[in-house]
Parts: sequence; structure tokens; C-alpha cells
Amino acid sequence: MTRKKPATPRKRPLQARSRETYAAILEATARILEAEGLEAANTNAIAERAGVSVGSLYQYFPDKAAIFAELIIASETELGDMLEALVSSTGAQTLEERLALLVQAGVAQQMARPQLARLLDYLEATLPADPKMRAADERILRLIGRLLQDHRDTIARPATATSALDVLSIVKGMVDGASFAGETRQRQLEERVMTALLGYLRHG
Amino acid sequence: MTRKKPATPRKRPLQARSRETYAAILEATARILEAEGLEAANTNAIAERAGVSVGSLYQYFPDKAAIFAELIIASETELGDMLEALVSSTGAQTLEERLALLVQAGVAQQMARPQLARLLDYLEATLPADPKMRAADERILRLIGRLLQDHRDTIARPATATSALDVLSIVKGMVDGASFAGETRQRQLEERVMTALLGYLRHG
DNA sequence: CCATAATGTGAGTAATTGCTTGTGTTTACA
DNA sequence: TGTAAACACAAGCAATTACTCACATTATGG
Repeated sequence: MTRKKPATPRKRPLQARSRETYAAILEATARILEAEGLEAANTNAIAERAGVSVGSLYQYFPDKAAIFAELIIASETELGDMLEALVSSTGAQTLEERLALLVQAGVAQQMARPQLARLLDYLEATLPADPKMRAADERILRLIGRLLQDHRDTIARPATATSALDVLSIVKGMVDGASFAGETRQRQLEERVMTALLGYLRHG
Repeated sequence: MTRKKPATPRKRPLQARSRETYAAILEATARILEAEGLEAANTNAIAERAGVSVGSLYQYFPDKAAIFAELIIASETELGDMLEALVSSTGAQTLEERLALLVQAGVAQQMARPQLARLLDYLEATLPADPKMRAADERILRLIGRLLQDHRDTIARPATATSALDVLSIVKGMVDGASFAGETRQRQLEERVMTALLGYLRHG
């Protein structure tokens, strides 16, 4: 990783063929990360698992870190899209109902590939700062913040950025812990997370 | 890391001199981890930072992972000791009071070296399973469980292992998130964590 | 078709890694 | 003071790493 100076600009996949290569590299990286961990995720292994040559890999990613960054952005974008759908969904839903959807989305995404989710979280905190990563991150917090804002009359806590971050941290923390301990009953976990969130928001 | 087969048995530091070497290696590893991350923590760098030769390093640790494992165990033992002190402390304290002490201890430890705490958590989840690590982990959960048990009449939730894990996960998650976001006001963070915990425990 | 661009290849390289080993130094203690 | 055990050193090896480059194959548009 820390070997030579990374050359920043790379080609973007234009044709269908190269878009498949690009996607294969990302998926191979994800699979190696969740099955064998960070140390096993070297560029040679990634290329092999993707059924692609190292040369092709470096045609689309300036360095190894960029692959990880792209995975993080994809994951955050996915969560962001889910949140956006439910935040801007019409209907006079209660805080509980909307929060339940949020928790469901967050828990489902993180429980689908718990090892990967944990690793991406760690990587996000240690990778060289990327503006796109930051933007995707802030989008999530902004959406949670908007949800809190919409129900500010039913929560005993200012709907600030801090509250939004706390909400996200509680969800992530509880799912991390539960999946590390081998918990698989998604439904029950969701209920416990809901209890914590509602307790935090309503009994400030 | 995944290079050759690790030879398990190594010498234990007996004399004062070697105990210093041993400690220097651990502290050097911690410093590199929190300042430069996992990839920078290679055995050569650790030995150099510790002011010690690689040979000395491998006299006390069978492989690199063992150094990390030892750091995790030390950290968990420290937290466990703090919990033990406050759980078995006499006096008819309320749940709030005892929980506040627990939160204070947990937040303080994790905020003291947030990067390190985050990394050790990640490593614990990916390192080869170590019985000592597991034991130190279970001790913490047992102590939290006992605290919940002591106040089972004032909480609306079974004082099970799951509850104990949730409590720990909420603390870790919130501190992780807050310190990642640059939060430094320890007191305010403690209060928010308390809110979440009490909400979780009392409004099940 | 053909020319040009896009995409793909994989052997090769310098650097770095985890770890061993042979040798020298310090300590405990008789 | 002598000796054996404990401790420390660091050159160096085999394996692995991130990444490049010279070349081959495939697509596209005229």
C-alpha cells in the first residue's frame, strides 16, 4: 500500500466490457475482505479473484487504496439512497414508524455482510481523506438529521448534527457487537436498536 | 503476517531488563498503530521504535499477531479491572450512579487513545481466536451483566448476556463515532451515552 | 475494411515484509 | 571469579508486495 507515489488520474470504464471488469474488481475485493481480511486483500489476489490481470486493475484504480475508497463510497451511497427514499416518503408517519424503517435499512445492510461492513468502517477512518467519501458520509448524516428535524416536537433533544451522528453510531455499534457475538436474529436486534434510539431521543 | 508457520512457544521475560524490553515493544506497537495505522505496524518498525532489535522482539512474541493480541488483552484487562472495582464497590448506589461510573470509565479509556481503541476492536474481530483474549472479553461482559442483575428491579429488560453486550456496544459505538467526528468534550459525550443507555434499559 | 482508440495481458522489478540464525553481551549465583 | 542461562543484536533470507510497461486483443466509426 505504502510503496510508490500513486499516480492519480486513471481511465474511466466506457464500454460495457470494461464496466464489467471494473465491477468485478470491486466485488472481488469485497469478497476477499469479508472472507480473508485486510491483509489478504492485495492487488495480485484481487486481480486473480476478479479473473482479470493486474494491469487491468491499475487501468481503473490509481492504487489499492482507491479500490477500498470506492467500496466505501458504494456502500454509503446505497445506505444514503435507502434513507433518502424513506425520509422523503410521503404520509404522516410517526417518528417510531420512520425510525423503524431507518433501523431496518441500516441493520439489513450491515448484517448482510457484517465482516465487510466492519472493515469498511475501519478503513474509512484510516484511509487518506477522499472528498467523495466525505460527501457520501455527510449525506447520510444530513438525511438522518432531516428526519429528526421533522419530528423535533416529539423528541426531547435538539435535532443537531451531533444527534444524527449519535443515532448512526448507536446503530452501527449495536450491529457490530451483535454480529461479532454471532447474533443472527435480525428482527430482535432491530427491536433492541429501536429501544436504544427511542430512549436516547425521547428521554434526553 | 501470513508468511510462515508461527512457532508458538517463546520465552517469558524474567529479569528486569527483559521486562522493559517486553513493555517497550508493546508501547511502541501501540504508538505506531495509533499514529500511522495497521499497515505501518510491521515488526521491523516496531523493533526500531522500541529501541530494540527484531531478534529480541521474536524472543518474546511468536509472531506479529501475538503482539496485537497482547495489546488487546492488556486493554481489556484494564477496563475489566475498572469495572470490577466499581461493580463490587459497596454502598447502596442507584443504577444511574453506577452506570455513570461505568460510562466514565469506558469513555475515558477509549477517548484517551481513540485511534488505538478503534484499531484494537477491529483486530480483535479478525485476529486468530485466542483463549486469553476471549476470557478477558467475557469477564467484561460478565461484570456488566452483574451490574444489570443488581438493578434488575429498576430496568425494564431482562439482565441477560445480550443486554450486557448491547450496553457495551452502545458505549463503544458512540465513542467511536464521536471521536471520529472530532468530538473532544468528554463530559457531554458521557451524558449522551448515559441517555442512550438509560433509555435502552428502562424503556424496554 | 481499416485506422484509431479502448481494453486487456502478465512477466518483471524494486521495495518491503515476517522471521531465523549465528554470535556477542549481561546477569544470576555458585 | 567462573559458568551457564538469560538477554540482546542485526545481517540477511525467502516470500510477498504494489505497481509498471511493452505488447496483444477487441471494439468503434468512417
